[in-house]
Amino acid sequence: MRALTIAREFLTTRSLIYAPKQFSQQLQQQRHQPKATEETYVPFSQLQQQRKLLESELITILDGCNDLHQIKQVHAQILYNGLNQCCYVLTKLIRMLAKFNVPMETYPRLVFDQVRYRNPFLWTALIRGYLLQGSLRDSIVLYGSMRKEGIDPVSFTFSALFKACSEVLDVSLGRQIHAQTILVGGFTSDLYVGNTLIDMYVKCGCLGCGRKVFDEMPEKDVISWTELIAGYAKGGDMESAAALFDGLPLKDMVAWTAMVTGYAQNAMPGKAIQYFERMQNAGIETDDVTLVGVISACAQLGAVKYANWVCHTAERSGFINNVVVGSALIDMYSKCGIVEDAYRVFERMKERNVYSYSSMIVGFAMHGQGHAALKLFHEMVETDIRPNRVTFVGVLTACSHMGLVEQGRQLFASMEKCYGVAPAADHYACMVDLLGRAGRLEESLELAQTMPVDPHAGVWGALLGACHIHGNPDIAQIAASHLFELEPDGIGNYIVLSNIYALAGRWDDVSRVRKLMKRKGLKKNPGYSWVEGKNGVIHEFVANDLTHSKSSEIRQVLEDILDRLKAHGYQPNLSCVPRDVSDEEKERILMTHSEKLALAFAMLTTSVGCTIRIMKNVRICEDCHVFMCGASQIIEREIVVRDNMRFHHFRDGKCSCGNFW
DNA sequence: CTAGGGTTAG
Repeated sequence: MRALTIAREFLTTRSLIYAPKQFSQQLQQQRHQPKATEETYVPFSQLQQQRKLLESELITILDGCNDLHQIKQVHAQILYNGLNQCCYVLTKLIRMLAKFNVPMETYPRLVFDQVRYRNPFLWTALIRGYLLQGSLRDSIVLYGSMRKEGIDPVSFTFSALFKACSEVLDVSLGRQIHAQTILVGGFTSDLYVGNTLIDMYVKCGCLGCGRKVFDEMPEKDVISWTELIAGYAKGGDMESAAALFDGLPLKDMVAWTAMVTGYAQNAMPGKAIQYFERMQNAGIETDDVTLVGVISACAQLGAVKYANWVCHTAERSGFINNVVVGSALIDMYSKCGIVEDAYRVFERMKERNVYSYSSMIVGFAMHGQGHAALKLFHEMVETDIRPNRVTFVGVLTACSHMGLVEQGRQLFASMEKCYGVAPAADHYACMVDLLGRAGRLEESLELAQTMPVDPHAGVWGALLGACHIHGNPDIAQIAASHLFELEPDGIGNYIVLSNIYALAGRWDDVSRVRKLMKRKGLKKNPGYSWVEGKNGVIHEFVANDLTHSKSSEIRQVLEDILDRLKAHGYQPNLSCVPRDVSDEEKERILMTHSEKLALAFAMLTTSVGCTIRIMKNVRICEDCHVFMCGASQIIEREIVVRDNMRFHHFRDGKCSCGNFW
């Protein structure tokens, strides 16, 4: 008891003596209340705490400012609260002013000059601001005056400068400061400085330099490792990333995630999922960022089983409410062929952004639901979310698939005028595609030849594809000649051109293209079809592949469907075989196309009534398209086929693509 | 103060 009383007395005395001026008024009031009880009395430690709270509150508000006006208001509050000498808050103020591109020489400089005792952080904020605004000389002069005033640079000075360099991607400037660091003495051995330095080199694409800093650092932490791992992953070098990861003594969640997303970004979805499972087995937690990596991997795999698994994981963890996770899920379900589930995710999202809308619009377009895509676009522009270039690629392809030429034209014209999105080559490709598919090949060609942006392979490819649909070998030749220049090794272009010639019966030209391919050493990549069998096992089929264990049953099923289809008036489309062989042989070849084998296999192995999903790596041929339409009616099942990147939903004898593909 | 994230075309 006695000890407690003494302690209380001590505290009371101290607080009266050491109270700062700003609070004298408050303390005066306390002095004139000699009978202050414990409830009305505010000790100094608490005042200090209040001040700290106020400071951090102001910093949070500053952080959330969206424009200069808001910042100015907070500045007024800072002055009102007597914090015009508080380096901590003013540092944040200057950083925000720099972020909103207020010229350093004006407002921020004024704030800085009014502070009497400036700490290195305040200096750094100003120097960094000048750097970000491209005034290298001013920032160096300032650095000099800072040293003259006897302020030693802290490690933060350098890490802030490196961060500024990585933000403006100026690696030569970064190198100069790196040299400075070494001159001043040993700051690169500081963990923070070293890490920011690595990050700068990595972000600027100088992986070698980053590695050198890493190797020379006397002390590294998991952040140093992860920066480099992510750098290798971004550069597409997963082998180096994996080698580094293996040597990492303490692997945390972020490091694991870097590997998962690295594999996902480099088109190795299987590896990504494998790492995710290893990560879970190691007892590492996962968060929203990890999930996004796995979801993107599942989208690439296109396997429904994995898609549902990862969606449940997201639901269980609660991260399903994260916008990025939601948008990734939309994309995944679209790419797995279940656009309904994609829309379900979209509907349930609490927050949406341009990615969510674009992914959903692209998803609808991919599945031939062009009207749904356009409707969603119109809903989107009613919100304050602005469409971007990807959104327009989505709506334009939607128009193209529905044959909505006029609507597409209007949207294209509105891009820049109403939404400030300048049409890029991609958008011209969409327009060339739109006109070409609609049969307006001359207009399409003219657009490709006169467009103000340099046409890329996508533009000529769209035209070539349109020539294939409408059988125009002359315009095809023009498109192909551009493509052969832009993509000399693009095997698909040679094949499409030769198919167009075959369709027109120009067999001499066909063999000319074939010889060209041979001379270039290009080989046709075979068309595959995949079906997810029981327990999520993926079965692969190639045309004319009779090695499958159920081959004879598959043939039996196909013959059965063929007979019933023929009874309904189906005729095999022999022009789909671009070879100069007999009609019987053509008919036989048609029946061994991989998607037909896959269909028969799926009928043998899946239960009646459930949707059959087939994934392909090349475009579905016209005969298979008609065949699938008929088959969906005869077997009374929905058949979903993904060719290259588009989905066909065959139901009751009709396809969702409306024969526009 | 430092590390890992999503949408696009033939």
